[in-house]
Amino acid sequence: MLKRERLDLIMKMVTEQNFIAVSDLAKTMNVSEMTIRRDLDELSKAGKVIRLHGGVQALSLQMKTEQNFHEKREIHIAEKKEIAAIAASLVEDNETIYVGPGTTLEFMVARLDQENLRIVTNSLPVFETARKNPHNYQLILVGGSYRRISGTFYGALANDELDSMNYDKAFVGVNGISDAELLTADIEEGQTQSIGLNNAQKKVVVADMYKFNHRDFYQFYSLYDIDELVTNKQASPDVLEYYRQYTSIRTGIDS
Amino acid sequence: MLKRERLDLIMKMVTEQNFIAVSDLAKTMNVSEMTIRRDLDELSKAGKVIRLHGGVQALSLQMKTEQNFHEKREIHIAEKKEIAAIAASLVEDNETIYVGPGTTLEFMVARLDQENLRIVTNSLPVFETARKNPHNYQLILVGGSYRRISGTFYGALANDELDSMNYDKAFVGVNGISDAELLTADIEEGQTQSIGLNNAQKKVVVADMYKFNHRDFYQFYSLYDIDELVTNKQASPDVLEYYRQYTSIRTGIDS
DNA sequence: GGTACTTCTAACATTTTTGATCAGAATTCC
DNA sequence: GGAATTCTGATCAAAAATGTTAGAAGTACC
Repeated sequence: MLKRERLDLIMKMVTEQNFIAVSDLAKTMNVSEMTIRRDLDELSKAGKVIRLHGGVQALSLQMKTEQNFHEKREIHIAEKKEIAAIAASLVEDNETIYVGPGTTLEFMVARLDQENLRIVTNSLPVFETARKNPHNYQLILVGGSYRRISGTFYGALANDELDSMNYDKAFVGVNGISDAELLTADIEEGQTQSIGLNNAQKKVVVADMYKFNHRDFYQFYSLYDIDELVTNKQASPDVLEYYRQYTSIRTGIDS
Repeated sequence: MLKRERLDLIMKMVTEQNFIAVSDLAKTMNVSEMTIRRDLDELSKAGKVIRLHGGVQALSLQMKTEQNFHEKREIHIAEKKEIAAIAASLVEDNETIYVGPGTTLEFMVARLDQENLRIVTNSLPVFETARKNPHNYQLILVGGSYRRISGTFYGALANDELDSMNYDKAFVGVNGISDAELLTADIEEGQTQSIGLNNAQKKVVVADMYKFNHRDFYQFYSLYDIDELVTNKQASPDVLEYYRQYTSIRTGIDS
């Protein structure tokens, strides 16, 4: 039985039964539990499954349909889910986090599994996704003027409100990264996000490989001031090597 | 059986049966009672369940208010739509209005047909409805802490934000009207609404006939300070007569 | 109130699960 | 074929989960 077959079978069994124990999987496939654990790590990091003590759980139906919905209109879903899984793992119990707008960050809040989080966001889609997370986290939506295209709140009101709080960690997405510049399409949204970053102890940027060496209109932050850049493991080693001069980069493979 | 699976099953059984004994849970899941107690501690700390001597109880109070909330959406629809239509007609072109939470006000923003409005609200359902209005009005959602039961934003953040703006008109709903008192169920939501009223040139209250002579927990405003009370035409003439001593009342029939 | 009974808490013992590491097996690539 | 890479299984210490007590606290009944 090939590894690929095994992964497929695991996915099939998990989606059918919702919960499965590592021991069951090992028995039905005739491999050691260690192997299953490694498989599950891989599936979990790819954002396809939720790892539990003793076994796995399928993504909730809500999350799945939500993801299918996104899949229809969004690109690079696999990469984004992978990045979302890593970003979600950076959060710790009892933290207050700012989460900016973006599909990747929607996937991230869907996957959060820590205890007692307080989530602050100015993105309506992120807020809606967080609301469906089985953990009933405390949610704070930063209000203000509403931009229909992106579903975000911006402007003086939003900025003041965001600025009145402090965060353990901030997670933001970008449209492009070019040298030390983080770029986005909209001035006001960029400014709002930079406030979220400023008020956070630890500043995290999520960006799939396609964002590197890609420019956009407005430069809203410097990569030098970012603590952690999360991207997917398919990013070219040369690119990663180059950007490591600016900040610490985290991908799927290494720690 | 995985731990998570067990927790899910406990939640399911508790919500179905309202109360379950620790011993029952232990027996049906084939684990020791100590394990169940630890599970219950966890669920209780997460605020999902109420721990009692001998067993657990579902969140009866929340459940009830939530039921009331959903029930509220269902009843007196015709009256609410009638009131909503009148309230919507009070708005004029180019105005900035504050709209509080409530089913009636959802109907109202759906019906708005004026030009160039700016709508401020702290209710997510109202916001969502306004978003679907074919006129692309400027929408400002007042953010803050989120109350899942009612879908509203409240707290210091929301209050500050609301207080920083001025409105041509404010529209709020109530749970009850008794003499000159406007009553609602929740202190914080009441306070937020009173700020919206304070900062409005013209203060409008919408209330169907069933709200008259009905008391509730928190008194958040005085009917003396309200400019216009909108209700449905089936309200008894005696009641209308009585309440006209406090403010101007508008119904479906007369102007 | 007092007694008998049940349930709870806390501490410790036991079992299960995990992640890290390493050596051997399988696979791929030249 | 042989080297390099990837995959797998075994071992083991640490962590997590569970079970087992004994004494404390709560409840019910007289």
